[in-house]
Amino acid sequence: MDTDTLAPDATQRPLGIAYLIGRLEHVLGQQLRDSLGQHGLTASQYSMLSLLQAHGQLSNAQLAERSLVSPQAANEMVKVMQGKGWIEREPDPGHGRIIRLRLSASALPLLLACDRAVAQQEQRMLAEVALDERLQLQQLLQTLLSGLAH
Amino acid sequence: MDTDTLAPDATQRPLGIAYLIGRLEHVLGQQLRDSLGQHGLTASQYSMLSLLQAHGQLSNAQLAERSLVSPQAANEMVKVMQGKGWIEREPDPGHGRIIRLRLSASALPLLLACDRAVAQQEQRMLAEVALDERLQLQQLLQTLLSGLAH
DNA sequence: CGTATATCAGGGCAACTGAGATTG
DNA sequence: CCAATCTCAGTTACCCTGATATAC
Repeated sequence: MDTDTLAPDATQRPLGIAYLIGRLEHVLGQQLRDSLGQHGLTASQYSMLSLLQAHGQLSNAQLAERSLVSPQAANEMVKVMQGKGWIEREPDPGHGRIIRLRLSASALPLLLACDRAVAQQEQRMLAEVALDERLQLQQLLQTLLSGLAH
Repeated sequence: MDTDTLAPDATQRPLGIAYLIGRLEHVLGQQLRDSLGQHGLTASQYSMLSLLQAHGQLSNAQLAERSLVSPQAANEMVKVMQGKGWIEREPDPGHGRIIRLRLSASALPLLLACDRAVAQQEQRMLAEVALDERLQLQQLLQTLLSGLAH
């Protein structure tokens, strides 16, 4: 009632969907950090390794763009993960400045184990959601994402 | 096809909903930081001020719990916002240790302006989503959130 | 004494911008 | 000269744990 009298125009106040997304990411991220932490990697590291697995080989600039972070931030993380032996770097044969990044052999089983852990978390989160609703949810989230790109 | 042959058991690999939530929060958060930054506050500050507005009066411990952060982190942010004149503190008359926090008069118009900015962002994100789907989405997100609490 | 609250001190992770070197 | 890439350096935002003092 208070909010109605103060803001008769509903578009003046957030609906709460942005808030829900933030809160959801916060709680999910916390639990994900716990799960992934048991395997020794952070959420950002898992995300980057997944990208490298999906694309096979990427330059640091490409990796940064797909990760939505600056090249410097990506470079920093890559350095750490190279030190852990998860990422291998070799100069691009066709370009003297580009360095190709790829998963190391030892990173693959680790990544698969993390996939299982994340999948479990996801299933737990979706336990009360029917299969057709999951598809609908996925579609809605993608719609929101593309809506933000405009 | 590749993922199917590599992982016949679908529960071994994430569906991508957790990923979508993370990516969505990332992009949304970035744009929100831009919008809110023009008014001089960070996303966390906006979140805290909104909580204070909604509840009228909170102790630092209560604020921390509702914000899902440690009391120390909350305290730190409150100090900054008090310095900016957005938050007022007065000792609880019924308890010598508790300090009551509330919005200052100057914070209210600022908060309302930010509400408008966030609402606009939200509307833009939801532009392609029908009204009944928005309600469904809201319900689904809340279901996910409660699923994570188990 | 035990619990809750506030707060000081120290630190970590992940991102940023700016600046510079090298390649094409 | 210009654009892209990689990388060094410094900074910021945000959060944590541990320790301490005080109030009930």
